[in-house]
Amino acid sequence: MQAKDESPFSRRLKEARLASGYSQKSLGIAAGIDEFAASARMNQYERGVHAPDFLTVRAIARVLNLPTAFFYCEEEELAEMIKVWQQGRF
Amino acid sequence: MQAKDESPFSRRLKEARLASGYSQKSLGIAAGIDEFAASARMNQYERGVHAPDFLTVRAIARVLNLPTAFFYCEEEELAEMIKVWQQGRF
DNA sequence: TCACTAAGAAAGTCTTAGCGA
DNA sequence: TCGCTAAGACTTTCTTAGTGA
Repeated sequence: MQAKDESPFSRRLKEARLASGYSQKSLGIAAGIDEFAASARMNQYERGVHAPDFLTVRAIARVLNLPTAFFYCEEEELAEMIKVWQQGRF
Repeated sequence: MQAKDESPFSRRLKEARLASGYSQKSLGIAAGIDEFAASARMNQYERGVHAPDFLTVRAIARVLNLPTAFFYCEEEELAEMIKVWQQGRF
């Protein structure tokens, strides 16, 4: 199956993962995905081959300390604003 | 099938739809869904029975003049900020 | 170890055809 | 017309088992 990439999710995931230093597999495991499936699933997400359900997005978002909304943000300016908003919380 | 409602999507959709004055069916049609399927699908989305793919979310978001990120926002404060940000655009 | 992929198994959504208010 | 639903058809994701760098 080839990438559809209709959504900002894959691009936002890659951006946030690279900033965090996680590998695809280790991020998946940290988000609670089975260790034998983590590499394939995270790669499929990051390449836009498949889209995860919301519970998975939430788990990834929590590991990366970002709001779930960030991953569905089409506008760069808004994405930046969401990141800044998150950094001002605790 | 019963509601899972793991995501903020259904709640955000209902909030935005009611504010707009659309019925479930008419919003679906305005977003490009087939007229015979629009009522069932929009109701399933709004009740959290099923989750739409991103292209459908984007189409709904455009009809309601909201960023796609709004529909995946868990935090009330951030949701409000996103609405305000959208209103300040054109 | 890393990113990545094919393909069958599994789980999801969509359409149709209705319901009662 | 409105919100809503069951269930089979259909389409998607997930798991497994690998590849090459």
